[in-house]
Amino acid sequence: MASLIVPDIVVGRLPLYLRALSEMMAEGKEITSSQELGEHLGISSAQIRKDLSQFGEFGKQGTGYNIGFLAEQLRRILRVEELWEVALVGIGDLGRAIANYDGFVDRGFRISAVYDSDPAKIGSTVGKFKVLDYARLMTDIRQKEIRVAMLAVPASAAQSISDDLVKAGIQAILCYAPTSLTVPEHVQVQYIDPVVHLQRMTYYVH
Amino acid sequence: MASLIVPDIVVGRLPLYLRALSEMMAEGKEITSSQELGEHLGISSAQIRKDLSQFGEFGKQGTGYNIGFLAEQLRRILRVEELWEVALVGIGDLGRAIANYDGFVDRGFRISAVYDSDPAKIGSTVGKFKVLDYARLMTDIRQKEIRVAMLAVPASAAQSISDDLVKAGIQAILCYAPTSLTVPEHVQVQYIDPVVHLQRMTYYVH
DNA sequence: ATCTATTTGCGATAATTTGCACTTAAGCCC
DNA sequence: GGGCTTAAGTGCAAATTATCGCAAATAGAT
Repeated sequence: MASLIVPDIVVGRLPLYLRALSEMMAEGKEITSSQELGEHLGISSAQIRKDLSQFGEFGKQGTGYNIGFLAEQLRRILRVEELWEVALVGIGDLGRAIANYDGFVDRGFRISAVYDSDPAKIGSTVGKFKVLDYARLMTDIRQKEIRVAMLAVPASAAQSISDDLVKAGIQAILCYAPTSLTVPEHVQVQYIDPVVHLQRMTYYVH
Repeated sequence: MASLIVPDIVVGRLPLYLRALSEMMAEGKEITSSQELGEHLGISSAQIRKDLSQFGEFGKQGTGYNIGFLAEQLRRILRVEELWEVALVGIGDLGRAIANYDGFVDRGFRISAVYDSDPAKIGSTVGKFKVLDYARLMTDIRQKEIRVAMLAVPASAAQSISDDLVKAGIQAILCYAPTSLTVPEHVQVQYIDPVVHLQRMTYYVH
């Protein structure tokens, strides 16, 4: 089991496994198989078994996987057993939608504060948050030791804010701005750009 | 050039190239190199050259790539020279943010109509759209020959709506619901689930 | 006109990732 | 208990993907 380094592509699939397992659990199922999980996700059963074998042995031959147990193991591996406090920067329409989204907590994340630099927005209320002045962001991150941030700002502002976040010690950034960020190697970045996905699909649509 | 089949992973990078080129163009640059583009995106120059070589020869040795020309070629390859009409289903906070986002048109997509099944929302106005009854969705898609849809609905509703979309002839679905859809092989699906990205990052954050 | 700097495109090679197929273990039925 | 069925875990082969390194082309300098 547990080789020294796990390929990133494998790590990237674990959240999908966890999500599918949570759905199954919500349906009251207790046991599943790599086959069933694979069909649900459009992934081969062999790949799922191989992926999981990187971390240990979680199944029972002839039976399959206990859904609750495997989900628990994946949460441990992905380190989402405890809540991560997340800073949200940018309160436009998108930031507002993110702030109001109630699907984070169940899956390991809690928005701890929201920031904007627009004086018209600072102090206003968004969902259960009071919008804080961007000027406070860096000290807040340092003091509360926040390690994860979501960036819902215009592309033109993203790099400079990212630089601030990095300076303040952030370790992971989920960037909704349609641009690529330059960050030090030790900082994780992931992107969400709907147009990238759309363009990838239209290549295939006749 | 142009081998019969281009790996999906290559197609998936083209939108990133196009996005970076558009940024450069906005900065007034005219020429770039695979090296420069790669540094901007965190991708090796060799990979960019290899990817592009799948489709033709777009650069000039010793000089690099004309940004405008290459962007034009990528738009052609990705088939986003002309606008795609997109149906948006689900007008919660997220749907509202999507409906108000003004970044689609420049990159090849226009939201043509928004749908919801909640009587309290039908008829109301969201940005420049009037929310239409979900009951109209299938006939609208057929009549207007809409081929792309965005799904911003709860996970519990996503599969059933996806089935309707497929029945109506949709060919590409961008799913914001945190669930996996089952669709026929000829239908493209892409997913946006922020938590998947977050969980992928926390694996690495110490 | 020649020399030097670049930088592309691409065949060859290396690394990674996936899938196959087999062994082993577990549950179930009789 | 024995036989049958199911399904995990895994070594190995195959397929895919990324990188290397170089010939050829181009621009610019001298």
